[in-house]
Amino acid sequence: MYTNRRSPRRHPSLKDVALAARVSHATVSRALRNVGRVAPQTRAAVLAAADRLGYTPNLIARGLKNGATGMLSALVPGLSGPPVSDMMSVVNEELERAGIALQIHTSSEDAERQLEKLRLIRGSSDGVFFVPTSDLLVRGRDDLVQATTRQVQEMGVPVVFVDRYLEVPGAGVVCTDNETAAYEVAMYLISLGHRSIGYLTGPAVSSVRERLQGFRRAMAEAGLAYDESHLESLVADSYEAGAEAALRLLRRAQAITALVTYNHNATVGTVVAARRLGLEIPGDLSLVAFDDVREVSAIQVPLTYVEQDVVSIGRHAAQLMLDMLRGGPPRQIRVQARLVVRQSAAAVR
Amino acid sequence: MYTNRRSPRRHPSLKDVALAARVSHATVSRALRNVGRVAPQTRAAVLAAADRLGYTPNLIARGLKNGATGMLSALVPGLSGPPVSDMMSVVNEELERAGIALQIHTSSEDAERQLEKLRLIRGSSDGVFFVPTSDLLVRGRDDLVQATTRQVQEMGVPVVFVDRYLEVPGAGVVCTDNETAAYEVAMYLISLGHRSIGYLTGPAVSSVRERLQGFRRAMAEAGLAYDESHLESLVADSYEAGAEAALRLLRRAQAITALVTYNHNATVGTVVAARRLGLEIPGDLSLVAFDDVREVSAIQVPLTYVEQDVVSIGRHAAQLMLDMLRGGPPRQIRVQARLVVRQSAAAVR
DNA sequence: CTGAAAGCGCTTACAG
DNA sequence: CTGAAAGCGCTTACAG
Repeated sequence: MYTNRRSPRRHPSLKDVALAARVSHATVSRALRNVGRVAPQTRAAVLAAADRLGYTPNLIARGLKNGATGMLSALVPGLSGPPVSDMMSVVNEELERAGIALQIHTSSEDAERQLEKLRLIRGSSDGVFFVPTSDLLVRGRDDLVQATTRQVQEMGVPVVFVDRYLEVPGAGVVCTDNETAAYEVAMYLISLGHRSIGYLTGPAVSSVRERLQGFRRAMAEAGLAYDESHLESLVADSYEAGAEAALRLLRRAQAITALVTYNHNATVGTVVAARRLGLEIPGDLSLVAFDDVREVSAIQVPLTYVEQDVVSIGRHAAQLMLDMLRGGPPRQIRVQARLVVRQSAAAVR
Repeated sequence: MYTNRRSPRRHPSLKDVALAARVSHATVSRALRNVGRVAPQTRAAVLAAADRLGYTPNLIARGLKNGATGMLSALVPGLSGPPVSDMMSVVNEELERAGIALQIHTSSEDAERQLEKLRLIRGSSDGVFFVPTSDLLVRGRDDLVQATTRQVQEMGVPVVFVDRYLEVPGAGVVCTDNETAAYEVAMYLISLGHRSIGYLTGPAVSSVRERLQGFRRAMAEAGLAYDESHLESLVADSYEAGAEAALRLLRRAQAITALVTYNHNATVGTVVAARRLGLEIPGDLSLVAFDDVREVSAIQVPLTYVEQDVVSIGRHAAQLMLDMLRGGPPRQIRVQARLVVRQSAAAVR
């Protein structure tokens, strides 16, 4: 790491202000935070001195003393990519109001790195928001999942899973009710007369698994023959992989009249594939997506999609964390999504 | 803020390890960090004890002592939105290798909040990466710009501007050579025979201003009559605003055969507008964009675009910060962009 | 090689 | 109302 030497022009400390205001640094501390009994004029003098010196408290030191760092961490797969980054954006805003800074760590979708980060975070955070990596890289590594789970349990500070979760007793969870949302998507397509419905899915993180479950439940309830030939998985999270998966599925199961896509790249990929196969959306193929893809909606066809309530999720996550920091119980919160009906799905013809 | 009470099961400290290993905590400190002279067996005993107790250092305390927090901050307009979030992603990765965590603060494109954040960061960071807000909200608020500039000067820790900058002596800067990039874009279109070229621009942040300058320089050098009627600005950063701006421009200056778009939403908006006007790209209208829009390229037409070297920018930014932390001089680094020629721009017909 | 001590910048009982 | 003192968890000269 870089040198420890302090910057040449040292930032003023409590002591400096105390010296300038001719009082003890304890008094400065009280005056500045407006706690305890401080004479009005003393307070005024302190404030003036602090202002003149451009004093700002050293949060690090305050944190050390308080046994709280005043800082929360988020461990996420990556910095970009909706809807997760939108959720974290809301979390960040909510925290701001409480005067708490959010420190962001990324696992880069690498489960080993994720585990290290978890350990690292431990010593310098009052709590962590956790969006675990998809298991693309964890397949066959149950040990890693186990170790991660154990680490979360032993964090010693509150952990709130956002968007997706691991099964860890004591951890909070805030995410979309994916099972219900997918159930409703399937029911909607069935109500439009579709009988052969394809589904594009991805890595087995909780959200993705639950979506598939909801979809299957709907198919079963509707008494529709549903077999694995209607299912295809993306091998990577790119639109090219989405297009390939869609192509495989549409070529194999030609009876399919509607398709459900589990995420952004599956959706874009499907639009690309449809184009390549000369299929019109929704004329030849109905499409219902999870999450809108604004660019597609703007220039191709307004997507019928599941809108996750990212604002509500972010707020609940922040609030739950604050609760847990005060000793509140970990809760598992499900936020309902909304099916936005536009033009990419139509009645079967 | 939340309560200061320590979590029930306290995290083990150096003292706990010392007690368990039957040595002083100073020795534990040395053994763990592998500095100073420590007897091999003492070291082994300490490591064993630390491991058994699940000790991890309290970075806060270490930071206090070192006079460095081991933490860097980034102040950005928002969490999402390429290419800035990609640049910061790279910065983050680079820092990780140096064992430094990045704390992210957002200004939400609000210049007042940005100023507050700057003050807040001051006490708890060894340095800050700064992506200033666009001035959409600062128009007519020179005082705010001044105050922000002054604040940056008085930070007392290194500041590195990324992607765009304010004029502040002593601050580092890493960004694309926007002037040159835009110049090349214009020259490319001119070489294709275009004479009437439109330009969609945005708020007056440095990057956007420089792009327009480069564009104008090329037009002037080519001896092309260039007047403000070929220019249009987005009133907001949304694709709807982009579409409106493009519509205004294309309706007003019908001689235009090519358009340059300064960012993502201007590009998407242009594609939407062209569609609405029944213009084919590139048949009726050539388009060169700043930054690719993958969705557009995938489903509409592969964009000819300026590719910013986000990896290089991120790396340089991280490296410059590390240099400055060691006392190195602030540098202004320009990274060359690359014109990726694909299909959205063609010879004029 | 190891320990006792001082100190980083703060907060908070405890006296007075 | 205010100050002196202790202590948060660490690191680092300084002795020994």
